[in-house]
Amino acid sequence: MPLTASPKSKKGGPTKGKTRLEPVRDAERTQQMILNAAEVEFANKGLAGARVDVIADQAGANKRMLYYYFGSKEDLYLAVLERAYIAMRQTERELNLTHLKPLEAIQRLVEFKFDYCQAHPLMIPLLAGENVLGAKYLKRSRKLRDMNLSLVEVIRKVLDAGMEEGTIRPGIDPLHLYLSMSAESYFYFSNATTLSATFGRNLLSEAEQQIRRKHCVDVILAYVRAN
Amino acid sequence: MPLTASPKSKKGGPTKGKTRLEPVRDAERTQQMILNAAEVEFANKGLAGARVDVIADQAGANKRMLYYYFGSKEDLYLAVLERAYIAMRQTERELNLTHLKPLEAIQRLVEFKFDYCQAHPLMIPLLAGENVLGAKYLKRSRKLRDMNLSLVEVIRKVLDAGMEEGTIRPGIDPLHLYLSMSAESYFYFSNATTLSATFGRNLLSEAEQQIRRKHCVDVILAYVRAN
Amino acid sequence: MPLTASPKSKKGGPTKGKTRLEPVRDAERTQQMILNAAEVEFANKGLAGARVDVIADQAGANKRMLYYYFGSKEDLYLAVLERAYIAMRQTERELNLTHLKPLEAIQRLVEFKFDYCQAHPLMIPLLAGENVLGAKYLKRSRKLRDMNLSLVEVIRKVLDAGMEEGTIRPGIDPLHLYLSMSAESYFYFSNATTLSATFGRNLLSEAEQQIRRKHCVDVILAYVRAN
Amino acid sequence: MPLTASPKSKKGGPTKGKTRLEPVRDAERTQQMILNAAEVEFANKGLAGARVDVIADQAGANKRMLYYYFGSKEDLYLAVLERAYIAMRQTERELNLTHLKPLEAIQRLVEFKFDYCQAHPLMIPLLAGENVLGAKYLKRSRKLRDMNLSLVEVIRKVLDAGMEEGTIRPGIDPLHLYLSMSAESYFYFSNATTLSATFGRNLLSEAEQQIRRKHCVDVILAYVRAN
DNA sequence: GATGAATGAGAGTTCATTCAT
DNA sequence: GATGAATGAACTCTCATTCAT
Repeated sequence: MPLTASPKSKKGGPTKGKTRLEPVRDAERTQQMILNAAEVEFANKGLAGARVDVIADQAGANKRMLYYYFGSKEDLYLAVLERAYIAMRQTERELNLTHLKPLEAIQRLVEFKFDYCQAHPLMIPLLAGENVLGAKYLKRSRKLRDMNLSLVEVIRKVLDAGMEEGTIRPGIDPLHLYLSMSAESYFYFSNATTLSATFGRNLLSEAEQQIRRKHCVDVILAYVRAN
Repeated sequence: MPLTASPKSKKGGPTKGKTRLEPVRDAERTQQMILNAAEVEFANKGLAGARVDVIADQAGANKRMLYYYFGSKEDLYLAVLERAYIAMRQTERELNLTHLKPLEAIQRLVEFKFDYCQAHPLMIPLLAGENVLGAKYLKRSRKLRDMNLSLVEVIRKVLDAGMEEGTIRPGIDPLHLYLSMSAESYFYFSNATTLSATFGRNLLSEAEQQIRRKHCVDVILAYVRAN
Repeated sequence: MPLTASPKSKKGGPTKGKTRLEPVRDAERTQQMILNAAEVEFANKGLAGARVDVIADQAGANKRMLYYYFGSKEDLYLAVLERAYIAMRQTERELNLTHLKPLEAIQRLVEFKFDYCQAHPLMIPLLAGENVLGAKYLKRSRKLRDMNLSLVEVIRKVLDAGMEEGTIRPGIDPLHLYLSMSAESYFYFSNATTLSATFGRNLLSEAEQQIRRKHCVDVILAYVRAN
Repeated sequence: MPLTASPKSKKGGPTKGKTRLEPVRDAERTQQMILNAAEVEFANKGLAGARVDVIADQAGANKRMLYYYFGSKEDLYLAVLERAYIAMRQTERELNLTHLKPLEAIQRLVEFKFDYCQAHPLMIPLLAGENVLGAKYLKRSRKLRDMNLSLVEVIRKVLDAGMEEGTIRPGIDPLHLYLSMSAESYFYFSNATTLSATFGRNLLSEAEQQIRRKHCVDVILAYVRAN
């Protein structure tokens, strides 16, 4: 049976005299709902394991809409990937590191990496899945190809400033430093389940997360600090 | 890793000069062939994306044999996972770190982690896939539950010895050190494809790998070293 | 039993003169078609021997639809079983025995049993198959568990009335009488093929059926009649 | 692994001085074991539902042996069917009815039918399955085609004798009487599971069986008795 | 914009049967 | 006579996708 109207659409808009608060058909909102549901599904099951039906259901949408807006499962997957990357880059761009003291900037960046992983738990399985597939879809993306990663340049400037003032030792490759900063947080979150199983101990408890966050900072600072 | 021929084919008799792949009728060898093929397929496609037919073909075996020996696709996946873990643990156990000087032991361990990732390129996507699934299969494994990870204990002893002789600073958590040592190598290999795409630069070239290996050692040593 | 067209197709509109079998897009009707085809297939081959493809083909439907509507082969089998049982119970309920004279009521019931077997030739192999499986699926059915068999109660009343008026002898167990009434017809139809083979004679000819029908009545009446 | 010795091989023959009591390889015995296992499996699952592996396992034999001795699953099924029929006919032939008084002979026969069903619980599902298949295999059997059913002739003689002495009423068709005698017992056993489920009551309890046995006799005697 | 019905290709799995020893 | 390994065909079931409304 066709459901006659969705009871809770988000945007109130112009309140028509109807009992229903808003119009049922909202293209933008439907697309967001689908993307959200798809992100969860792809993150948890991977591209191949994800089910189009599940996504549609979870989105409270019809399967047909999914194809209408995104073309195919793979295209939807790519859209999810792009959205996640764009959001991350955007957040990175908003980081204002250059006005901090060099060591503080480094610490800030490490903490940012950690906090972002923590705040966006779907990002990691999403990336992991894409890596298993050899970045096949990422490479295909126009949007992402043009989105340069400026963070390494920022790091280079920070390192230079630190060397200038003598707080940061010379000879550090900013790219590999960036990788290490990412690695310390990412690996912890990405492999938490197998590691927890291996050690028979929940590594994702609140307390453990605090410990890990500090540890990440310590490792990186020990590496960059002069002396 | 895929062995080209079973070292203990039952009929030793007259060694035929045949290349391979006539129907073998050697249970042990057939199972190994299937495991090898499955490892490649699962690593590259994930559990859901892997195709049973492909595995059978690549193994030079009949699809039926796969079920004959392993029961189901999922069971085969678990068998692959178990074999990989067991092999890794076994290699770790053969590391003889305690007779080295503490800092050398740490360095040795970091290098070992890196080299193992490098030498077993299927291990990483395999683990990544299992992590995406929340270690679902790993948890289910009897074999792996009982296989304790003693490496952390070894690290603890090394750290203690280093503190004793004054070369290693106090206050280091051996577990988190282990995670960092793993992270520095693992992340590099696990995310190489997306990172390469992002930076528009092949991070897995021979030269880059040498650089990264040294970097990993530097980061960890900087963290543990006294002063 | 297989209805050639659904009586309540949704689009009543302009009655097209089409014969049948263009893709119908009528959920109710498709389900009925599948049930009808499945009934034939299950009755003739048993649950294990039945082929899902055959059912779909015969239903003029896609194999996928079968799973879409019924979930699995076993669930479809159960649905067929339930429908057959419900139809039978419904027909029984419409029998109006209590207003007949007791002996006539008995006769009427025996004839009904016979006629029902005759009119629903798929019912018997269906039941036979389910009995071979130990009523496994019947027991599992919610719908059937709650459907009480009131016929035995009706028989009890009829017997009481007959005893009252002296036409029926006392001491008759209504349940076992019901079983005997069923047995006389059911066995004849259920075992007709092996018996025909054994006796080298077609027991299902028109003439034989008339003879048997009368015989069933005679046996039961002889048993219940007073004197 | 080859079983080293069967503890109870039928043909003990000349006891050889060996420690093993008898030879391991016993064609006759293996065949019987296979037939026994097959009977159980076919009776419980039907021809299509039966599994060749299960039969071989239960027989303590190798699957290959099954094909060696019986050719195919279908041939094995037929062999089982033939053995069961032959045994039944043989037992019937050993019934010595003609020296009994007519009514006693009838009673004896009804009881025999009941007791045979009770004593050979596999017979009924076996027959039921074959009936579902339209006696396909039975018809194909050479052995059974030539095995005439003489029981009806015996019944005719008994009826004649009874009419002669006035204890049995005239006009009874011996074939249909035979069918009724069979029906009363067979239906009870064949449909016990669905009936028990329907009535929510175990119809196969020891007590119920006794009641039913007497009931069967009563029904048939009421039908044949003069007056 | 939205929906339920429908589909074809192909996935995992099972099975009776045969081969090599 | 007996066995474990191997096979191909076929089966049930799934999935992304499209059609008709």
